[in-house]
Amino acid sequence: MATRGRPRTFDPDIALRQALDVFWERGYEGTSLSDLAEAMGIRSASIYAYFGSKEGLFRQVMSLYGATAGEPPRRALRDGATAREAIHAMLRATADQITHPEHPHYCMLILAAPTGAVENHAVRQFLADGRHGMYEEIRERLADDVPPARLDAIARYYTTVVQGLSVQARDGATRAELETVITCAMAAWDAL
Amino acid sequence: MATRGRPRTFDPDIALRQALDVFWERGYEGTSLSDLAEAMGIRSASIYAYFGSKEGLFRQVMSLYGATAGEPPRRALRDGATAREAIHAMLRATADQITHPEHPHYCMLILAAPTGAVENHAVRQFLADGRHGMYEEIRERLADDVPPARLDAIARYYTTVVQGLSVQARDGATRAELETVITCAMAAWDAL
DNA sequence: CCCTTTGTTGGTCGATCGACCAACAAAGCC
DNA sequence: GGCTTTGTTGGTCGATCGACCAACAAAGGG
Repeated sequence: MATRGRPRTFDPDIALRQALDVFWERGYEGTSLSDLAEAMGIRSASIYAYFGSKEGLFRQVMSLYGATAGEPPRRALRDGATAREAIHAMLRATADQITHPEHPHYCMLILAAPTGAVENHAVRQFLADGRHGMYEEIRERLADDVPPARLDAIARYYTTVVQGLSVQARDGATRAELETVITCAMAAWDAL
Repeated sequence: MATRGRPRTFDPDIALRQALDVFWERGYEGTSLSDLAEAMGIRSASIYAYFGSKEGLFRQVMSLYGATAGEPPRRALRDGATAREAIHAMLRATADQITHPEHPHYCMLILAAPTGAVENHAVRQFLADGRHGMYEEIRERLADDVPPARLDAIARYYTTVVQGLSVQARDGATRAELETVITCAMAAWDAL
């Protein structure tokens, strides 16, 4: 258990945050190991020694991403008093996140690697699994409050809205513009 | 005007369609020149001689894409008797396209290059411009039929839905599942 | 104080990237 | 039938990709 051997000169948590910044800016395939090594302040050999590989590092980055940027929308969905309020708050928390001035304006889970070279299929599948998890969280929150016959449709609909919002933010839409979209999306709730 | 010099051995239209297939499958950065040369049945030097560069080829590919895959939703938007019908038909035509069994299940304009390396910024901007054009076409179709105060919001909302549908299709959603999303999205229309 | 353990440094690996060139081939023009 | 024009072939360019290794450095254990 004791700290044998030469101590690490970098802080893994800090390095992971720095890697997140780079991946967030350029996506998975758009980020090279030299980009990462430079941003993290270490050599690529240290990345391999501690994180395993580019893909291994990315998976840990996405874990950090889910625990930080992903948490507010998840909490909003969980804490909403009614199902309607939960969805509304989740959409607004999402809009807050993807227009945050200190970060790139999109959700990594959705746009960090939707397409790409054949050899990176596993990364795309990993992100697709995360998106499916998003759908399931929404579906579970609504399970007790909407008619079972419409549960899948409504859950998928609001998942679709979240994903569309990410593209909108990527294209420069402001927080206020996303709010108008959310207003339209919530109008559908009242009609269902 | 006359055909001087050695005649071309490949048909540019056919080669462009073959390039479209490859770019569609792997996105912009995920496709290499050797991928393209192999699929088009020519050497990379011929690509440079006729299409200029990888980016030049991609722009011509997107022009073909817009004129083929992009046309049905555009026509549906144009030909709808009422604004509501036009939007509804456009969404359904989009769903038809992005679940077409012979093509990858997503819209290239939206997901072929949302993120990537710094040096390909021009390509991303090119696609972002195309997405903005999509928004403007929707907005123009609605201009005479919805209250001016809500025109921007509703146009942006349905643009958002289209973009979300593309992510859904990419993740394996079926045509029937997309139809349920469209039903929800159209419910918002009646409430506005 | 040496030995083991762990981490970093600097370099290198084969492969591939987008881009392009010189040499050759095939047509029309005069 | 040369000459010009155009397109293709085969090869190569420097750069970079992800991955990894041998040598060295810094700690604790005995």
